Amino acid sequence: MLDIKFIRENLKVVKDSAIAKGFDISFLDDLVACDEERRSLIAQIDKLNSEKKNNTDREKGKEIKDSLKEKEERFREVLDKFEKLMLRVPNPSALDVKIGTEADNEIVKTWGTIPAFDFKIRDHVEIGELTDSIDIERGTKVAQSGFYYLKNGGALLELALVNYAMKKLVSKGFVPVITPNVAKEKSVVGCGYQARSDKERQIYHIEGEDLDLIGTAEITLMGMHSDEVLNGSELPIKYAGFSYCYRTEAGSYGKDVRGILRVHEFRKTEMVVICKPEESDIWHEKLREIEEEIWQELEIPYQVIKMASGDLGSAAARKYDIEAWMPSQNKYREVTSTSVTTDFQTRRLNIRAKINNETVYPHALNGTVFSGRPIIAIMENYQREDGSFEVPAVLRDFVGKDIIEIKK
RNA sequence: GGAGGGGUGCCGGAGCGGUUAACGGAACGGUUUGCUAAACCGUGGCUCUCUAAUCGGAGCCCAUGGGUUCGAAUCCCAUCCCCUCCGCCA
Repeated sequence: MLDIKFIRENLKVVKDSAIAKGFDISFLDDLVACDEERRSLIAQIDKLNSEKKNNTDREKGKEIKDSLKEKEERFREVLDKFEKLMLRVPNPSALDVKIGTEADNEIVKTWGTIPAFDFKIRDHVEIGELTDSIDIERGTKVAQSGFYYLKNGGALLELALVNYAMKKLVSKGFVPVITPNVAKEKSVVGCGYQARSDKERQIYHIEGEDLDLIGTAEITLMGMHSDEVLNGSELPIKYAGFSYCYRTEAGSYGKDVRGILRVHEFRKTEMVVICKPEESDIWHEKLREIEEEIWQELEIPYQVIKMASGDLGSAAARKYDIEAWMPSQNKYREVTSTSVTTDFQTRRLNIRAKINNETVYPHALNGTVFSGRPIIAIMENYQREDGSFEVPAVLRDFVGKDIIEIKK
């Protein structure tokens, strides 16, 4: 959410930046008109309240009450519309972000050497079957397409990744958090995710409850501090959250149907940072560096993508994705993402901070540490001729094995 | 599931029908000061308005939404949440 004063005074900027993100801006003029009526009604209601306060006459009092009721009813309607429109205004992209579409995304860094195999390589589905690490078929039988079992090496590997990631982040001063896997709509919308009323919603809703299954721990981690006033000395707040994540993947039917790249349920370790406004750009680079450090330690080739404006979504002002090398696809695929949302989410969630006696909206950032996808990259990049795969050196102590052998 | 108690500012906590958020603490700013500490002074949040900005002016906010009243934090109703005890389950 943006400051309405900023929108009012910089309408052209807001419009241009919304266009750059690929948003329809026809509602913005509506918003401005709505804001005008809202303010006019506030002035009228304030005046009536002032009269009410200073009045002791019975008849006059009743009269004031009637017109107050009328104005307040109208005000409620206008406010409701105003708030809905406000939630639709996207966060402008940062100044250093390229204006353009997905095609303008920029590779800002490439790291590692693409492995050369002297045998016919397998994809993670085959390796998962041969090592009895991933059972997609039974996941589908018991749950639905898009759910899967991790077994044996697969299960150990995932737990190892979580432990490794948590250990690293704790050493960097992050607070480890295991969050609920559901959240009320308030936190979901507060983070800029679609409301449940939207048809193409990306998240599952629990019927009969004000609860959604979260698509990322960002929702529960950010929601933790909604409606709070933080003390400036508490900042930056750094969380390493672990949660299950649920995504409907509506609108992506037919994409990545093979394997576990795109699934309805996975586990993710997510960083969230809430910091002073002037420090958010530095933190964004730090989060990217942490993500890179992990892929370097795993010794898996990757590239860093800086997203162009059109690929940012509503909340992000800047976003970097890390794409890891996936041998079976012969290309890099997204495995992490880090965004700075400036004060967009903190406004929506009403997270404030008192800094030098001034109440401000702090800035918020998020970044993936691990999700289910790294398992794919590890299996494929570390595969051996017989279908087994090596465990990356940094994970061996956590897994307790050097090699995940095939099941005979 | 049953019975009771309670939701007031950053925190604790008073007020229980008459315009005003008592009081205490924390934090921050200021004064004083070799330094630190102490002491003293100042500062609730939100919105609208004025302003280049500050200052100023006005209104709102006592869990949420209604109601009663000339007037509601205070009385009534509904809803949500928290706590204690009992029961049930583990």
